Parts: sequence; C-alpha cells; structure tokens
Amino acid sequence: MKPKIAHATLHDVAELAGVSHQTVSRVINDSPRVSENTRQRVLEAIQQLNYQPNHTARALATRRSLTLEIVTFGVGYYGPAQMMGGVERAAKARGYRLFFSNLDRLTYADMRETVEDLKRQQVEGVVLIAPVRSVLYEELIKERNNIPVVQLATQKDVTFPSIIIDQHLGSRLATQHLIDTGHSSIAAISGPLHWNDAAARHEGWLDTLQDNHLNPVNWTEGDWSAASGYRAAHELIDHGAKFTALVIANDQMALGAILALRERGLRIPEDVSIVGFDDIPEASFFDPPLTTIRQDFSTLGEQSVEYLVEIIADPQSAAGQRVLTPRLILRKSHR
Amino acid sequence: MKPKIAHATLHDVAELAGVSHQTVSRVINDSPRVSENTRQRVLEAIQQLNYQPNHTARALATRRSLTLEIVTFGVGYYGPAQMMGGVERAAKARGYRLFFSNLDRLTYADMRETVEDLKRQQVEGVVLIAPVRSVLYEELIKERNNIPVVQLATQKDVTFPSIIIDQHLGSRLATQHLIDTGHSSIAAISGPLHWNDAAARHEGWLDTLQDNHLNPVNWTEGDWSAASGYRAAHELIDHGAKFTALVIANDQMALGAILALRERGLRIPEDVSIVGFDDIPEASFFDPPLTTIRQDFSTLGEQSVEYLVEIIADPQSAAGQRVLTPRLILRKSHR
DNA sequence: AATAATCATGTGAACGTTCACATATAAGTT
DNA sequence: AACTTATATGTGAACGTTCACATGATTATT
Repeated sequence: MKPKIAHATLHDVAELAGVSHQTVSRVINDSPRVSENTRQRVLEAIQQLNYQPNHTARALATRRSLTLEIVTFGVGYYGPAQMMGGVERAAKARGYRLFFSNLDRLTYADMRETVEDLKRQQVEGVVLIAPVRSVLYEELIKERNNIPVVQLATQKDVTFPSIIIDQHLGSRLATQHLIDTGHSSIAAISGPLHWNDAAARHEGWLDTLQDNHLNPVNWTEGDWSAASGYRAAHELIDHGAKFTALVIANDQMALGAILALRERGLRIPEDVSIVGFDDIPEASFFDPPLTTIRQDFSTLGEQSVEYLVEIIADPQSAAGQRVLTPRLILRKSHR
Repeated sequence: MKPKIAHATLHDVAELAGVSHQTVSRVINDSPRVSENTRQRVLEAIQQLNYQPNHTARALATRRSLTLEIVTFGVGYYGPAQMMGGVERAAKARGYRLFFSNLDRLTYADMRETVEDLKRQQVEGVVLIAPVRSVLYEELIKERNNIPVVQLATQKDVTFPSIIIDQHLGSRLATQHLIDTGHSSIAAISGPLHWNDAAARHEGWLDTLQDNHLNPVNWTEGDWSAASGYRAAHELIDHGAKFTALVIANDQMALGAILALRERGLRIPEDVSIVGFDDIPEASFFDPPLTTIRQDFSTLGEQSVEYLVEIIADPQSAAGQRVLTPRLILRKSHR
C-alpha cells in the first residue's frame, strides 16, 4: 500500500495529512507546539509515504551540517586505523556524520586539495590525524575558514587544540625499566624521525640514558615496517654495536628485529632484551611475547571528537593540548 | 586586503564583479558562454572575496551530492582497513567525497540506524563491506531507497552487484600446493565460519582434500586473532590430531599457531608445514617467513568504486558479481 | 538591407528545509 | 464581559545554488 514516490517531501506529507508544511516540520523536530491529534495524523502520513527528511536541505536552512571530517595520513598504519575507529564511534554517538579523507603522500598538491575541499564542505569540525612533521598542516589550519580543528598525534606542547599520547614518557618508561633491570648498553631502532611520535620516542630514549649517565650506544632509523626493523637490527650488528637491550619504536619493527637477531645467533631475552611500542594484538604472540608500551589510540580518537564538540559549542573553549599516558606492558622479551 | 566575509556567496561575487549571479555560476562551472573579459573580472572577485562554492546548496539544486558512503564492519581488521584505503583513493580520484560509517556489532539496532541514515543522507552510492553472513544486509539493500550498493567480501555467486576475492580458489591453491609437495595429513584452523571468507576458505580446503581422496584430518575454528590461532593449535594437538601441514585462515592466527607449535616442540617447516592467508606486511618476518595466499584488498576497494560509478551512470549496468584472484606466495614455512 | 542565427548576459523560479512572523482559537484573569 | 495570555496552526521569505527561459547585442546568411 506504500505509494512509491521517489522522495516524499515535507509538502507531500503536509498535503496528505491536511496540514501546513510547517506543522510537519514541527512534528519531525519534536516541537511541543502541536496537538496530539494532528501529530498522530502527520506521523501516519510520514509512515505511509516513507518520508525521510532531506539532510541537505536542512543543512542549507539551518547552516549546520551535523558533519565532521576526519583527515588522516596513512590508514594503512595501525595507529591511524585505530584512531579512526574511535573517531567514528564517538561521532556517531554524538549524532554527527563523518567525512573520511586520507592523504597517502604529504605533497603540496594533495594538501592544497584537502584544504580547498574543507572550505567547500560545510563541515562543522575537523579531526586531523597529523602524525608527521609538516608545515602543510599549519597551512591547513590557517586557511580552514574558521572551522574548528583538533589535531591528533602532533608535536608536544603545541598551543592549538590537540591531543597526544606522551611518547617521551612512554620511551622513558621503556628505557628506565631496562636500566632498572640491570642493562647499561641500550641501543635503539627509531621510527622515521619526521614522524612526531618517532621523534618523541627517540628523545625519550636519549634523555633517559643521559639522566642515568649512560652513553647512547647506537641506533638506526627504520620506517615502521617489519622489513625495516629487520634491516636495522642487522645493520646495528654489522656496525659493531654492542648492546644487551634494544628499544624499538613499534611492534612491527620489533618483529623484524627479532628475526634478524635470531639469524645472528642471539637469543631473546637471554642475550638481548627487547621492548617495543604500541601493543598491537599480535604482540603477545611474538616469539617471545613482546614487552611493549601500550598506546590507547582508540580512546585518543574518541576524545578528539569530545574536544571538537566542545569547541563547536563554545569556540572560546579551544585551549591547548591534552595528553594521554601510555603504559608499560611486561611480557617475555626482556630480563 | 582580503575582506573577511564569513562566507562569500555567489551574489557577493556578482555584485563586486558587476555581473549577475548566473554569470558567476557560469564561470565557476566552466561554461563557454562567457566572454574572456568578464570571466577575468569574475575570477578576480572570487579571489578577492575568497569565495568557495557551497556544496550543500549545489547538492540541493542539482540533486547530486557527489558523495559516496562506505559502510564497513570492523575497521580494526586488516582486510577492511585496506579496502577502505582503496575506496577512498578511488572515490577522491573520481571527484566523490566519502562518508564513513563503521559497524562494530551486527545488531538489529545498529543496522537499522545505518539504513535510516542512508536514506536521509542524499548519498549517490554505497560501498558495503559485508564480510559477515547476516540477513541484516539484505534488509539494508532492500530498504535503501534505490541507492546503488556494491557489496564487498560477500558470498560467492550472489546476484547483486558485488566484488569478491575467490577464497575458495585461494584455499585450493594453498591445499593443493601442500599435497603436491608430499603432504597427506593436512589439518586446518578456520576463521569464524559466519564470515564469508572464512567459510569459503574452509570449503576450499575440504573440497581439495576430497578431490585428492584425502581425509580431512582435523580442524578448529578461530576468530582471526593471533590469540585464537595459538589456542587452536594447542587444541588440535591436545585432541590428538596428527598432521604434517596446517592451513590457517589468516596470517595473524598463523602467528599464534607458530608459537603454540614451537611450545609443543614442533619445528616449522621440518615437522609441520604452514600456509596462511592475506600476506600482511609482517608475514615475511615471521619465524619462519610465512607462505601465504596474498589478497589484494586495496584493489578490491578501488574496483568497488569503479563499479559503483558505472551503476550510477547507468543503473541498467548493475550486473552481478565480479571476482578477483588471490595468489600463492611461497616463503619458508612449508616444505 | 533584412532576416536569421549565434553569443553574452540577465531574470525569476526551483531544490526541501527552517525561521520569523502572523493569525485564529481556546483558556485564564480581573 | 472585556482583556490578557497561552496554544495550535499557517504564511512567506530565507539558505546558496542551478535550471529554464527571456533578452539584447553581435555576427552570419541570403
């Protein structure tokens, strides 16, 4: 019995219910200013026509889109993917829809494109996953037509709205634990240092060694991949580095390094202790199970939406950086 | 010198350039029907006012939103995350924006919510990552207000527009290879069987054994996680299963299984051969490097957008299922 | 030189909502 | 009984575009 009107409008419903379009509008917006009697009649008409409010028209009229955008760099990576999940969940809970935009490369053209898009989009706020050091982000922030932006995984102590996990602290936790358990030759495999988290973790390692009057033995830079961890570990040994422990900037590289060390006849943890970062779900099943610094990326994503919503409600409340704390998870890759 | 009008409109630009709004509209839409002279004048005004066309208004007037939606189940998993990346890339290349919606649980309420949202959204098409067997998807498809939908990772031989990777074939590739290299006791750890890919892989394994007149030795079901692979391998042995090879439905479970087997004193590949599925980037750095069936999820995502765009252009062209082929990648976890 | 065709521009009404009012009826106060 | 107040509804103009058409100026055709 459902008349198949392509898309019923407010007016179609009004006509069928014998009221004005405004009354229908009141019904769908839960206005108290409408009698129970007519409300029922309208509801029935809505049902009968399978009416759904047109979001576009509504956005145009109210000048509110109820839409957020997430701009991410590298969906392929574990961290960003987890953050996205968190952002989506929180956005949905708050009644916002989510545009999704990924940057594969941080080129000027791609960034430009993204900025222009943002301006056209009628978006109420942006979660920017900005894990890499780049002036392009600043450009985006400046040119964004006053749309609130919350940055994730950016640099520490930055003054604009942002949330980070304290990587320096995380690295300190890892390194200090190794020192406390008797190690004094602690090498490192860092992430790509133009990534904020990689840089912070690296400095945390350096600072902790310094505080304990230890020399930074040796380190190399990887690219987050297991392949690069494998190469890095081999390199370290090739260059004659002596170490009894290894701080590795993420779990994937740790996996690669474990394989390399084994190839070199080194046992873990007997000959070298390892601690990683992230605590990916697989980390417990490395051989040996990996001691690592857990990052709650998903919560990070959720909180970014909370923050954003606060700013949207009151732009004055846009105040600085919030910081989450990582946690050392002890398993069997160290002693 | 830039006057900071919150949002300049077509009319603001028209006034400044001394033309009608329609002329400005022509300019921004690259209509040939405008003299070079006035085009310049308009362009200048646009620049000066920092004008950006309002996407919402345009969508309302043209009844085209230039927006696609991706509905996914489990961003946390490797496959879906990769597909998303592909979808985003292709959508952007085609000039479409992308709404992102994730389902954490396949409950009626969540699905209902998603369907209602779709109807309101003014979206031109939907990529539905539907890796799990559920009637709820059918509901979504039926009630979608005639919006084109392309399903990914759904069941084989289904008649609506969809793209899958041939998991049955993949499993056949894996199992047959083991048989060809001399194995006759081939056990399996499957994924959760209500997942389409898991079911297809499982059947592929069964069918291949049957074709070769071998008995399916034994198998257990995991949940894709490394933890479940670990448990499953232990279980298999606890139950007295005898096998010289193991087909494991994804690489993460393979990782867990490898650890379990080693704990039981079994060497890989000397005592048991292993082949996984997916070829996650870490698979080369398992110990031993994992032989596995590579899935090109990212291409799958891209192609879904191509298909969707075809359907949008010509709804008649919505025809059936397209199939991609997986590939066996030989490494060192078998012999 | 007159007529037709082309080009450059303008005008007003859509698109489907909400917003700011205006109006009519009912109920409450003095 | 007259006057205020509250309640239920309707009216027309926004929102910022595009669309369909109308107009006037230029150029081409016979």
